[in-house]
Amino acid sequence: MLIGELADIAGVTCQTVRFYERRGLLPDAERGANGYRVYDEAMLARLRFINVAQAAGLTLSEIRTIIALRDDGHLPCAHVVTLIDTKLADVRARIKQLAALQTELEALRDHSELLDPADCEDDDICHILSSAK
Amino acid sequence: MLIGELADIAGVTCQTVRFYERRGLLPDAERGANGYRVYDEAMLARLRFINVAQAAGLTLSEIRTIIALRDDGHLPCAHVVTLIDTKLADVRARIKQLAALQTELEALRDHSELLDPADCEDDDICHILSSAK
DNA sequence: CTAGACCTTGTACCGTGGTAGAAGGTCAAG
DNA sequence: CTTGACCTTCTACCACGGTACAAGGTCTAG
Repeated sequence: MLIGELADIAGVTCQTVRFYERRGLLPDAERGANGYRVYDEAMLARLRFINVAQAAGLTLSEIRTIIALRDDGHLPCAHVVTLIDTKLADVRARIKQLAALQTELEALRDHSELLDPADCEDDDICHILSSAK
Repeated sequence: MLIGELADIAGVTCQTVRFYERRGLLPDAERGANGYRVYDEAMLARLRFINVAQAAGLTLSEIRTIIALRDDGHLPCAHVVTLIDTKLADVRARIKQLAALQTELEALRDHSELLDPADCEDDDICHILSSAK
């Protein structure tokens, strides 16, 4: 299987496949006599794994650490659980931040209805936001 | 007031002030006879405005559009309300995405406790994540 | 033989919000 | 006169996940 076919099946572009190779997410590909990269099913499985792991919010470098363990002959399970727990904590913290921001934005918008644009002064740039100190 | 003093009071670095100037958030500064940037209170107010607007989740380019209106002699209020509403919609959408991700990560973690690392096969890289198709 | 569809490498670019460093000018105190 | 703290410009770099060329090689069908 050449790179174009692999990329098509996996739903990414050729450049992305080469990019993953450079980033160490895929091993240096086998080459045909003409220098073309040649892939097998295992690489397709790996690309799919990358997709799934990305969907779980893992970054490419985190995914790389999982794959590296596997390639070193270790079971990545414990490490994956750690990554998931860390990511979960990140997501929860981020949600909290965003919830606070949401509250503040709602307050700003509600407050803005009480303000008269005529009172908006030059130095403040805009009194709607300036009121949010 | 020179750039260092301005930056100190506003709680940013000199580089950041110059960066804002390049980005059009601050007007090209007045210069003293020696070529040094010289600032007045209005620029301090503007820097504070940028901080507040950033805290409200606005990007620097969004903030620039507000300031540009002001500098063109318009009242930015209506535009600011639009920006706030748009940002609010963004934040809500992002929270929804993250909540879904949180649910999925929790499911993965809970499911992982039922899996035996011994069953983790090579092609899957890791069965914990592979189970999340 | 040539056109078109593949493949190769290398390099540079996108947005986001800065940060770091080099090489030099200015100014006040000792 | 020199030291140190300022200031100037310019350039390049960080993570993030790619994307977009350019210039060239290869392969297959007509």
